[in-house]
Amino acid sequence: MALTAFPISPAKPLTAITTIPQFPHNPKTLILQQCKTTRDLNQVHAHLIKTRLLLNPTITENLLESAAILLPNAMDYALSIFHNLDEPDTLVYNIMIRSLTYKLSPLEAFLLFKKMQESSAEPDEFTLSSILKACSKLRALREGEQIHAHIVKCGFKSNGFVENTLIHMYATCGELEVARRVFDGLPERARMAWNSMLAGYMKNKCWDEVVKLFHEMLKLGVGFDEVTLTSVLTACGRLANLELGEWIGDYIEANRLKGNIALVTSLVDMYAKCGQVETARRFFDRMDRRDVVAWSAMISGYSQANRCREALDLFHDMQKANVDPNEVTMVSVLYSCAVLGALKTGKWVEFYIKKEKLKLTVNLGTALIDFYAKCGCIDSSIEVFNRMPSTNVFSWTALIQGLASNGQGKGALEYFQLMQEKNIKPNNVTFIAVLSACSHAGLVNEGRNLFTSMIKDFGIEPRIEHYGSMVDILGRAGLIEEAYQFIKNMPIQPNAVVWRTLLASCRAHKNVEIGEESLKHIISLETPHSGDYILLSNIYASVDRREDAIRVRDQMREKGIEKAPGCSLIELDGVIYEFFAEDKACPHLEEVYNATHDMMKRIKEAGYVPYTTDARLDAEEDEKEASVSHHSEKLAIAFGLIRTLPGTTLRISKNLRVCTDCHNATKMISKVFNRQIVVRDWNRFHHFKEGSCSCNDYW
DNA sequence: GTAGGGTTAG
Repeated sequence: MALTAFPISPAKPLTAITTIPQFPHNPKTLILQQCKTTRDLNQVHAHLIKTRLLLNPTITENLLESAAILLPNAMDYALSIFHNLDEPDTLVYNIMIRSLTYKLSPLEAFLLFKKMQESSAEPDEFTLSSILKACSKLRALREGEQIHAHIVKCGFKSNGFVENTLIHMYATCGELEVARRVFDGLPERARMAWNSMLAGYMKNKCWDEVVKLFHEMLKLGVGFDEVTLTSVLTACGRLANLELGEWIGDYIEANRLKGNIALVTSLVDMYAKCGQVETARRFFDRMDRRDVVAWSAMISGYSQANRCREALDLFHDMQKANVDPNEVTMVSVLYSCAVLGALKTGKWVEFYIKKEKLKLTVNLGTALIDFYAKCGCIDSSIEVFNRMPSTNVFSWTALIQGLASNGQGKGALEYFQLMQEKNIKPNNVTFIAVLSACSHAGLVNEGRNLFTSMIKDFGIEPRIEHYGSMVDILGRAGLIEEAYQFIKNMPIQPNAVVWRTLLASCRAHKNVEIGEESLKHIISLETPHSGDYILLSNIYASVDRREDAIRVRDQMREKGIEKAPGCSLIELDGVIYEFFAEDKACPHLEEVYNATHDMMKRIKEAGYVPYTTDARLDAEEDEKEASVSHHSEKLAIAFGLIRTLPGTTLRISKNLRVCTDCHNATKMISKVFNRQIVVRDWNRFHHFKEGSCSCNDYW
């Protein structure tokens, strides 16, 4: 092996490292243990050249290994040593292929392997397992199969490591059955092989198979280790298999395995996904070290349990603990911001992503699109979408859904068209999004055509949600009778949601008969919501059947169903304020009610007339007026008006549908106070501006 | 000299 000197600065004095007397006798220990930086390595290298020790191939290999594998950022150095070797042997190739696979690029590793095949160096079992790993990373099934053939031909098959990487490669490339065949064909299945097979099922989300294989391990008595348990716990979480999960949890406690951070993280994740967030939190709190994955798991646990405020609180704790969030953490954080309508926090997240150069992965991009859409900033959603390096059906669906709920039905359909031109196949959720676009935009014929096309052209079996969307499209457009017949002719049993949709249309179009029937159906299917009775009561009120209206409300009370209190949120300066209707315990009580009073006075002067038909029926007219003027939405808007500078857009999210009076009032407020007001109700957005609303009074 | 495991979206 011929060697060329690596450029070093001649002016630099040699450090003590290179003058250690025993250096020639134990070069390996010296280099591996003492070189902490590229600079150290550089000096050892210089010394080796000077003393001609580098002529010893073992020493060169050790040097290479230090640069390529042990030091974090010395790949260039390793490459330059490598390129100066005349005839690298198998060992040298192995070092390079392995380090390229992990550190630089599996593709480079593969190209080097090709070069190796043209050389005299013979691949051994180390080479083959490394290159199979590279194939996994590249999802290069074809190449992996070729290596497999080579392995069989050369008889490396009985090597445990090679077998494992083979299973791993097939599983990663989605060829689970082949992976299983390799696994089943092993003469001796070591625990490592079982773990690889489990990992394969995990990668392909075959959670049932993970549990099945684990039971088989128990039955055959092959034993298991911490890696096995980590996989099985993850599967238990996805399957909500608390029984097995708890069994493993007990095992972990009994065997003092709590120092294993990955294992405990999967335990935390399992408890959270099985709905036991408190238990998850207890384990999380008791961890003696928490890395970014542990924090992310707990944050996502809260967000999936619909405890988004706690998710954001924990995110703040994470920052206080100086653990840097990654792309995955931010997905859960953004989801929580979306649910809460926490625009400021979410915007900060995007700023952080840019500043810290986090990768805009498909998941993260999709979470951002959804977050902005759910905060009513659909332009920002589009901007994020356009910046994403790669998109998939999830990102397109999020965008289409966002456009639909923000009143841009036509835009949603345009993106749906564009998506198909880009050869991204819509799935059943995409169709829920486009159908809802048609419904929000009042596009009846488009909706009918899409529904047919979904079945005929895309082979997607309509689910209850698709039928529900069709009922919504027809009902909102006033085609109540057609919607009713549509439900009657459904091939699957309609659920309460479908009837509730029809009931809401009956309210909008004052159809008493079908409204009554809809409520009957809802009652026969599930415990009705307070809103169901209120809709029917309001239908009666709207056609002057006051007695009936009161009767329905009494019925509701008799059954012990309370009216869900209206609740509105507004985020000001990163703080979320919560208001309830007739709230007597809200923050800044007097200030809020005074502001509301002034606000109502000013819009009345501008011509607003209270709409009290839907208000409490037993009340006198002036009481009704007072009652509607204290709806949570009005309190939140009034508070927003006095707490922000003129011209600032107000963003409100609320738990119920916007009522007719609040809708009228907010239109007027937007004009009188010259503000844009964005209201997110339980299923869509209202962008109020200059006295009108993006929904065109159609919601 | 080699591996396998934990968190994420519509």
